[in-house]
Amino acid sequence: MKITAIKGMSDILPPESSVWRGVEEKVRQIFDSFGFEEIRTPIVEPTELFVRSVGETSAIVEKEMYTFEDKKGVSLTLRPEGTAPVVRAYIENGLQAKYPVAKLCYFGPMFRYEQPQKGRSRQFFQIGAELLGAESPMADAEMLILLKNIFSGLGIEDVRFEINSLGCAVCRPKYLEAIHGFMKGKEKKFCDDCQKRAKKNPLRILDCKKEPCRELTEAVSTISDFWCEACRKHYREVRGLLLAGHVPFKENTRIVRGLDYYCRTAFEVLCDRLGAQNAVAAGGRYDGLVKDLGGPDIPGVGFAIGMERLTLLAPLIHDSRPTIHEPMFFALLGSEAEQAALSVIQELREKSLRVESAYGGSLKSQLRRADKLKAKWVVILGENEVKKGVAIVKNMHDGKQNEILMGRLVGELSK
RNA sequence: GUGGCUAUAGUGUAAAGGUAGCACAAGAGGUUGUGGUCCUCUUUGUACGGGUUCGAAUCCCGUUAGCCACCCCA
Repeated sequence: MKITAIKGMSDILPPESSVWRGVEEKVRQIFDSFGFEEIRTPIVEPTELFVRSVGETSAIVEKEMYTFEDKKGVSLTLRPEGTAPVVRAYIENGLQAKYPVAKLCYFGPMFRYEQPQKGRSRQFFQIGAELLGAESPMADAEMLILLKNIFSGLGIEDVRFEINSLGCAVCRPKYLEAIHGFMKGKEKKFCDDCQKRAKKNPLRILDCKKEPCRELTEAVSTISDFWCEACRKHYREVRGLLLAGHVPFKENTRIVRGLDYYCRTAFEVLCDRLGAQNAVAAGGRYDGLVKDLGGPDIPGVGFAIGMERLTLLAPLIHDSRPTIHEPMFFALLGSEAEQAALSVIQELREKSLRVESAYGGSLKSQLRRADKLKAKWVVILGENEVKKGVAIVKNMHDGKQNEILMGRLVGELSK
């Protein structure tokens, strides 16, 4: 009985981990350019945090959370998303007093108990960004521009941006009422799922993929008919800024978010290469959330990118640190040679050079190893060399080799 | 949670109820201590548990996992 990873949670091994690192490095550079700083929050939070923010009737809270009791009987939950913990930390640490506008980003695992498939696992990684304290459409637009920079920075050109406005606490209720009114008397014509949605999350009906439901909802007035003047203006300005910022987008009045806290701007970044799970990033504005969680009345806007999906789209990105290429290799024969080499190896590594060696084996096998590691320089040290106080330095590209005094080795190799 | 497809060395693939094989990868060696090409050798496998059968990788059932779709979402 071997022990295996649990369903929906996978290991990220080399060389794939190199893609992850390359992607993360690139994204961090771009975050830097926008002034976002990293926040690291715990992976476990009180269950109530997600119930109150994501929403009791959301699919996440209803059936997807990893919830358990600790030894004192307190209900804890493995975070299913990143925004609520960041907002909790923002309030708890009084960041509104420290930053007029807080720009925070995070990288880390999220957990949802779902049926795994490609691009969807139970532990999955997200890269997220939250901008707190700005109500201006400029904030919404910058988040989308930031996303655009990330995708183009990674060489991903075949994504499309879709945006919508979900209205606010003033105008959205009126729209929900209109949907209910529209459905009245013809509930039976909708699919089972939509009949459930009518009660829990009416907006989702617009998102149904079944043809009969789509046809029925063609006749529903779109949310744009219900926007209040403030929402209308906000949305118009966001679109104007996106045009100015060269973010190509498509308006899609059927975009709905699965989390209750969103209002006004909602957006998704989609790609056809991902199959059914075609969203690689999504986000929106959440102006009431900070207040709902017990903080001051501060607006926010944010997004999350699915790391697994992102690496699926950018498989050619790799860790680009120069030191990992062309390592030096020390072929050591016998324990005396190992002892003699150690301080030289240490000095070279202190200069951030990559130094490899085998852990035993014949000279032949050690050189084979050096070749596989693509080492350019190999230092050969055996009994004869130790006695003479020299080392053989071999250039693997042209096969030439020279004897170098041990004392001059570091200088020669770090040239 | 629902439905469908799949499961053979590390990877990719053969074996149509009768000896589990091939390629690549990995490791050792090819006369004292010199890599790549080449040659030889070696390691590693029928996901797990039952059943049918003289005999199962192959047929059946269950479990697990992966994939595809629904649901949902990143």
